[in-house]
Amino acid sequence: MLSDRKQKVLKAVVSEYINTAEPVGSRTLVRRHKLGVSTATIRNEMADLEEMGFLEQPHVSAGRVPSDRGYRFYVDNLMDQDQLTSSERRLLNQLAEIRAQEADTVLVAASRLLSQVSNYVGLVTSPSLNAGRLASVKLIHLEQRLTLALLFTENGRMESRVLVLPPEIEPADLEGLSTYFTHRLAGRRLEEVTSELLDQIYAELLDDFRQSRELLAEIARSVLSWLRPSGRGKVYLGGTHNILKQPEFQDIDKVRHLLVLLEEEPLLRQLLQREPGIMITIGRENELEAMQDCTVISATYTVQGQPAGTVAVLGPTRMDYSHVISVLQYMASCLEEAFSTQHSGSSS
Amino acid sequence: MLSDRKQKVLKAVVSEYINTAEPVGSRTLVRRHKLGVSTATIRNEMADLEEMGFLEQPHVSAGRVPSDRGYRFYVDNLMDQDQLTSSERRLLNQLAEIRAQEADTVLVAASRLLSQVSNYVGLVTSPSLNAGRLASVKLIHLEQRLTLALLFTENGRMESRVLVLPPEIEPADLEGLSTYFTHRLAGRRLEEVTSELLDQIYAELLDDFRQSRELLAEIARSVLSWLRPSGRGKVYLGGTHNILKQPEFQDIDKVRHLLVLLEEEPLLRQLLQREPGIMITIGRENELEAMQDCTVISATYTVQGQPAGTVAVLGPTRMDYSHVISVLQYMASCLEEAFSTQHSGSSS
DNA sequence: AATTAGCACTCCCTACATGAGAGTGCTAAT
DNA sequence: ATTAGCACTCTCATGTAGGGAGTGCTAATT
Repeated sequence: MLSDRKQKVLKAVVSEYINTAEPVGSRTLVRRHKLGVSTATIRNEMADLEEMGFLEQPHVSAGRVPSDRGYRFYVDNLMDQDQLTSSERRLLNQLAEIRAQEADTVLVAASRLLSQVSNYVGLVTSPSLNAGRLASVKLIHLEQRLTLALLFTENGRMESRVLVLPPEIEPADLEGLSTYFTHRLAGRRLEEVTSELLDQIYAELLDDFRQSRELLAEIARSVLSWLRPSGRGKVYLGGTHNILKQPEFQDIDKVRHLLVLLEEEPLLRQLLQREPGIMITIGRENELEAMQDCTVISATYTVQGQPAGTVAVLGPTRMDYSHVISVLQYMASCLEEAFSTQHSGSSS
Repeated sequence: MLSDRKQKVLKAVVSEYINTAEPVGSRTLVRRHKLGVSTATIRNEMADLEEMGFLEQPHVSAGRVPSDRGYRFYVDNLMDQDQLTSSERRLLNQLAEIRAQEADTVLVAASRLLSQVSNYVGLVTSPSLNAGRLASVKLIHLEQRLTLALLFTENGRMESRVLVLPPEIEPADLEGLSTYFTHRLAGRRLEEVTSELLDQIYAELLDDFRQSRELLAEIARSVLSWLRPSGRGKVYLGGTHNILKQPEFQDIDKVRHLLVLLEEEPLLRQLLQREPGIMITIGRENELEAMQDCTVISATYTVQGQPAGTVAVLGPTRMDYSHVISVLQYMASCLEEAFSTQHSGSSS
């Protein structure tokens, strides 16, 4: 579809533009990349590439800039692999040295390191409960109507919450309820716990425990409202300031729109809700208005074989794609290590 | 110290500058504020005020701008009280409608509302464990060496953590340890729990429980490392984007320095660690380099009579002082209400 | 038929000059 | 003590000119 030479030219334009952030013209192209032809030929090729939609021209007497489509072709077909420098490796390895008890601390550090080494915005989602399989549920009576509910996953994460239960529930029943919930839920992933399943469980409970239907419905509501939102992992955002070093973010208004967006955690979560592997979203491939000249590259990481969370970088479409991909892959492995050597996650 | 008229002039300059963000000259001053004298007189007064350090001149043929000292005199002596408009009240009241289970959600919303209504950056610290008095400690055996430790305060907050205890500790002893810790710590504020006190407790434990010294030291370390950092409340930051609307934040470099700072949670915490009441830090009164043309106004809020946390606003020194103060006071009362009607705080 | 040299042309960016506008300080008059 | 008047300063917006980079097209070359 694209002649060999056109591909070469496109690749040259993209990497040149990624480095310089300046529209690249035929002269600089032949000078810096050894394409044994003259500038006139390059001009013709570039005109063709523009007509095909791979390049764009800011104005008539400027050089060319890759379009979203150009970047897309580049990442799909032309990009080389990037090697991290040893100093970058060293920087990212700082993550291992944190040895923090709190998963929080590790994730904050991860997002910052991502940003620092890329000079874009770093994003990390916590190992979500959704991903891990449930190990057990524990209900512990505290005082009066307050009950502490604990949720453990197989990969050692824990979630806790104080529930307010109706006064009729007897502390003595909690043990039974705990083992019952555990029995019915263990081995499932949290996202599989639908309201239907919970309904079903309550129906069964009705037989085993001689409680009124209303009472059980009450418990249902408590537990359900608890499980749902807590399943969502938090999104950690780091190094927002670094992106201001990029020439495409010298415009205050643009920065403001971006910051508005970055404060919307649900949006970010949606941005990172991804299937396993590397995923690249370039410019207008993204639905969000304010991000149409940004690229997001995300990678998933696993903990003990289970998909756990996402690491990602957000920057201008003129992003150092291959470098960022390497960084993300390395960071993913760092996180896997950090979370598997950790005694047991979570808290607070 | 300052003649009546000078005070009038200073006040007029400050409020004019707060509104317009433009250096204010003698002409506009006599026009918009009825100071029954001529521009020449005002010019003389302003020259005096400049010499005394209350005003500054960006360049020789511009109007005057208040200096840090000028603002300080203004807030200490000249400022009027501000009334919130009903629409602002309505906006801030949205906080009550959230009715969230999670304290997190409320605090995020609070920081955003603060920002939205002020167009500066909103800051909120969570009710810190440090502030409340301890009610009880509970240790619950989970499995193998894992023990769940719970900390309750009198105002209903809870903090949880999984501790890894040495294998020699017997699950049966946990109950005893729990009541012992509770007995010794209840009624104290977390910040009073010094290492000396803990040492003392361990010494006593040595008698009651027939355990080796090393074992207890191990527990000591676990509990201590847990209590310390978790006592610090989180800092919630909201509406960073709003400050970009201010004319003093049109410079990307300045914004970057500010963002760097806002990502340093320890710094923010230090910024907000305050005694009760309203506190105003103007420009160079602040030690941090990057904040020397910013002002922070903070107010504390209480929960059930106990000092709990801080609400604050960070903006340019040209801040609408009286308005922000009203907003903070109102927000503080909103938070107090939100946390006292809440069944019981915390989780996750 | 593909490539290249040459050239006229376009557009941006910077530097520079100019003039209006706002504000000041000073002096002399009130 | 206050004020009117005035010369002076500095900023900012506007307009203009010239250099630079890059293009597209045409004609010559391989």
